[in-house]
Amino acid sequence: MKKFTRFERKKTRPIPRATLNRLPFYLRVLSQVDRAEDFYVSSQKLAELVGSNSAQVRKDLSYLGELGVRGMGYDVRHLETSILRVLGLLEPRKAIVVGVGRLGSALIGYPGFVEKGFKIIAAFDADPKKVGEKVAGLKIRSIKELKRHVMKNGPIDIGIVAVPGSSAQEVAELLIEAGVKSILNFAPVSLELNNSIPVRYVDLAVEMQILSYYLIEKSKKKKANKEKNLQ
Amino acid sequence: MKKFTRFERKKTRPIPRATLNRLPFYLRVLSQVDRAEDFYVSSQKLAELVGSNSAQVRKDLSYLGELGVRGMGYDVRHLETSILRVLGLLEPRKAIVVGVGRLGSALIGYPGFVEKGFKIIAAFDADPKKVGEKVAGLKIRSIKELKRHVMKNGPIDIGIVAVPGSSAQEVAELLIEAGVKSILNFAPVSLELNNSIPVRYVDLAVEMQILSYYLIEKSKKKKANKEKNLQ
DNA sequence: CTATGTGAAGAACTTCACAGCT
DNA sequence: AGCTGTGAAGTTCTTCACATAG
Repeated sequence: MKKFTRFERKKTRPIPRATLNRLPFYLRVLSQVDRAEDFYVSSQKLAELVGSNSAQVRKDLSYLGELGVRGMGYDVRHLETSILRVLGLLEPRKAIVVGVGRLGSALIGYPGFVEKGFKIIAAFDADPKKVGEKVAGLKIRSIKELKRHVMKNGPIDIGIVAVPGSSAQEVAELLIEAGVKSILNFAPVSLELNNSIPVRYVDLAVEMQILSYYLIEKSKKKKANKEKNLQ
Repeated sequence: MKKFTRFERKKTRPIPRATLNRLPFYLRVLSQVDRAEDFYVSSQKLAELVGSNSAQVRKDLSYLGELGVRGMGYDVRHLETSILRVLGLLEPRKAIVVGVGRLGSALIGYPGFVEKGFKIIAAFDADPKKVGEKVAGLKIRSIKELKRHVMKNGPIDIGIVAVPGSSAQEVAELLIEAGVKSILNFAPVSLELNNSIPVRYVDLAVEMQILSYYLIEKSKKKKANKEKNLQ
């Protein structure tokens, strides 16, 4: 058993983008493994769970430092903490949601956010009918209050845009003006924002479109096989 | 000079994964451009809209065939149709949603799906209290009916899993058993399914976790700059 | 003997830069 | 002249394979 931490990083290699994109998935399977009685998990086992291969896992984790123990594997809790640390999630991150339609409501009540260390501390909507109501225990505020509320209630790490595409751009600009530190955009439009703060997109339809491609490929292959067999 | 056999034709080049992942974004900006009076759009303009560069755009689009016109650019409508064709979205795709919680409801009512050629034709839930109710005009059915309903109502292209993590695995197995052709999993767990059909994941928290990393990086840089200035 | 960490090889992807078409 | 299409160069990512540590 590992008693204490040595040098966690020999040299501060930057984390490659590809690795960064996979860290959340390691985190996910770790929480599935964590509950078991095992203290250690091998790169092989992790690879199976995320659908990858052990070399990839070891290479990825090596960017976080020398976390593994040869002959044994990775200490589950320690690995989890290390990933949370590089992702900046040891302390909960504060977020707000703008747009309390169906999607916004789902995001406000989404249990996965809390589990993963995010706290949605306020919700805003432009519709006066919604203002004052509660969603999942959170009061909906007027978007006119947004700037004042954000400035008063301390720095907001993530502003979640869940409004229709037509108003996403102005909402994003408002968030930046209010000093929100990054934006997660669920509206299906590209924002033009001069890279002043990090912005990422989630488009619920994108993965469906990609699935559709694989369905096409599959049916093509089937057809090709049929023709081959007929020859 | 390249010697190539007739079987190495340009048209038959497989589409690289990286390109495939970007096609939905081109589609997105095209629908933003489409409404304008322009018939042609340059790779340069597309690059600006998706946040890329013109060489990348041209390379990507070249996998779909020689769509551009030198000196002019790409015919917007034609390009749109070509991308839809390779993605298999010229005909609408049929999907069902399993799990009509907040997230499931949001997905059923999500306007982006219809816009992009997806049709959600049925919704299922295990909760008897929900069965029979309507969400966004769609009747909620019992999950016990799922298999029969799917088999009767023709092939389903995509089964959307929007249940809690604890029941995602069994729902996914049920979908496969019913003959659904691919799965989109919103539950934050890895599914173990032997790759019998295409499966993709959307985890609403993943992008937030990645944003969190960039916030850390940013604050590190700021700190480093400060120290540098103090020296 | 088991499983990590990592150079090195290999594959995939991006960018360059220019020929070629309109 | 303007803008695409694409080999070639450059970069990043993945996989291999083995020395190394427990």
